[in-house]
Amino acid sequence: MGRLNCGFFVEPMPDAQHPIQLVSRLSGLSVHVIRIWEQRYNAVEPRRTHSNRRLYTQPQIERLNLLREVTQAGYNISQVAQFSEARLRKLIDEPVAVSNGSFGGPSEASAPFLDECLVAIKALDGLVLEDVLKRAASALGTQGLLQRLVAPLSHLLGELWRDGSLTAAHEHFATSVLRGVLGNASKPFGLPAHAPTLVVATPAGQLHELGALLVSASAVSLGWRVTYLGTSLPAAEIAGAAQISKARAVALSLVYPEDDPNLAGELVRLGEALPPETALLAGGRAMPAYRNVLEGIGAVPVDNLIHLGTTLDDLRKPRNTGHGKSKR
Amino acid sequence: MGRLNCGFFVEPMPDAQHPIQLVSRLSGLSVHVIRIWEQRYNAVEPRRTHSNRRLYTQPQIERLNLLREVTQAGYNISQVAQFSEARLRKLIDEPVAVSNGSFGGPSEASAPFLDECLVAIKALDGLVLEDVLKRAASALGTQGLLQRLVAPLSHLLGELWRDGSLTAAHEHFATSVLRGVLGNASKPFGLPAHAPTLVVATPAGQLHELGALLVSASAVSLGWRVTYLGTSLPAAEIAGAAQISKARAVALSLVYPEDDPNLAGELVRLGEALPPETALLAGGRAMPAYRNVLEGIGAVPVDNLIHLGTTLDDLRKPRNTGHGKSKR
DNA sequence: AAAACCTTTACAATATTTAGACATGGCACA
DNA sequence: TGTGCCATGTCTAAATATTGTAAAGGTTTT
Repeated sequence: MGRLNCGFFVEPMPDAQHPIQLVSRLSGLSVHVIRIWEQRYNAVEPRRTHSNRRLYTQPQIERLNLLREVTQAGYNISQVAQFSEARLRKLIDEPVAVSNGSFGGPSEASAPFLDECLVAIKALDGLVLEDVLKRAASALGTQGLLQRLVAPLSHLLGELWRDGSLTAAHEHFATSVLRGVLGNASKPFGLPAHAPTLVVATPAGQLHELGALLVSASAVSLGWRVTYLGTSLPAAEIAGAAQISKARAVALSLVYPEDDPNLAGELVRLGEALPPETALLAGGRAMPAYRNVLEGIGAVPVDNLIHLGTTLDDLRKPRNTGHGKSKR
Repeated sequence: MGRLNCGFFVEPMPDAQHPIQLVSRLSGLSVHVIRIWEQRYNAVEPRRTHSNRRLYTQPQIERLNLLREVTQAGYNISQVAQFSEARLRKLIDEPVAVSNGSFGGPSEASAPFLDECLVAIKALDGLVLEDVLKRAASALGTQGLLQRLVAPLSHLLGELWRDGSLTAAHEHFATSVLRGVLGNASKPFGLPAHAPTLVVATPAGQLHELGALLVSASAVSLGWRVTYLGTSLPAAEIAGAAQISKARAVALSLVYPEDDPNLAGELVRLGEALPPETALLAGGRAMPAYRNVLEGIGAVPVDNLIHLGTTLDDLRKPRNTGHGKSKR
């Protein structure tokens, strides 16, 4: 980087300062919102140029990102605008410092449930694993269980599997137990009579099931009927199932591998085979790798479980009952 | 503020406060219900903002979760609304007095159930399928359900799939629903403390899961701990899992294909890798095709579910003494 | 000159609260 | 069997709060 001639400040890498429009793209917030959050709540106060233009630093952009996630998760911007970064992060992936049992000391451990699960999985102990999950379910609620325990656990298992700490047997075992627990945890009484149907599957070549299970459980607890098809199904099969079950939407989970040349073709075929009134959602760790394809076929990329929830809520309204919020 | 000697922790940050809509998502209760429970029964009384909006703390959310579970379990909200958290937890953990008519009549007709199942599977209707299976379970009892409905159904599905009447999607769908029902149906009681462990899996290349599910459910209802590993696992993985879980036996389900040249090798490797005191059982439609190999490695061919039951009973008694019996 | 930016003000959409009406199902009692 | 009552959840309506978006009018940058 030859700025030798200039010679002024030797600041190693003077944080680049970004104008507001770039920040808008990077944070996913509109310019309006960034300014109004500053004006109303002093959420982020950037440096200014001599001519009074805003210049944001990288940490400030990250803060805006955090704020976007937190508000998307349902918190009020007015409440959280002044929180520290650490506190914001805590709200998102809350380490679940549950007051379980609530005796003794203020159990502070970062993620007790997660650790217990890992231990049980390593020992292939189904009874213990089930017990932990049930306790967690009653402490966290269905959505909490999914978002704060199962989703992180799923990521963790993926990593441990990739680096060899866990074998495929562990992964299969955990999948199987989770399948059982999630199948129950989220099944309340009767669905509303006209609940829309969601088909959940994994396209051909995608063998990991946990993501699909998460989607399925989440959708059920949001009041959808779910037709669960499991892993590695060809596009034609998925489309056929969607038609038979008159699904309002199809959700795919893409986890591994991230560079399957056949998958793009499968996705395109699926996009063509689905009736136009059926929405197509796709999420999972590998989803970003296929974002172009997904946009090309009019599919909705889903970034996380919270996003999934809002997307499903949106899909539920346009049709049928004017008031679409009936939970339970 | 020396907090060193005092020891009472200075709360570093006040508990984050959650607005009602977020609480609704986390608890699975509608906002209406949350409010009305407060108004009528003072179930949970949250703090308010200056503008009178409700703000819930994490413990309050957990309390709502408990209340939801308890009411879903059949208690009246008016009765339990004021209970302490500990008392609510007690209600949940208590057995629900299962009115299990497990003495299923001797010979209920199971053919109608079979037809109903097929119709539901063709329509991909999970609710109906579950309903049929539950009715069948209470009419036939657990073992009857397995031997007289699920096993024939499994065969039938295989045939219909081979001749093209059903697609892979149907098969996956049926597997998934059956998995859920079988997972529940067969584990009402706590296991005896020293129940032996059975590892259930399908060797690499064998993708059909229903047989393994049958074995698993059957074993559980016979009082075994089951470590269920699912489909298509390499021999080394299965052996490793058997060792970790100290299994007394390993059960394999072989269904399709019947002429996999690699499978014989897999079986041999598995036979070698298993510790000698661990028995190896194999059954399923394709089992006869590999009978030679199985005998060569000292595995026990299992012809049907009844045979499986007697075999397991035999294995459970000889408490791992001497090795006169080791079939390998 | 066009585009991007700034501030202030206004407006629209969504959420939340309260109070009360309404629907349903169970149950006692005639 | 029907009738009334209670418990419970759902829904509406009107007032207020919150929050995103837009318009207007000016300045700076390209």
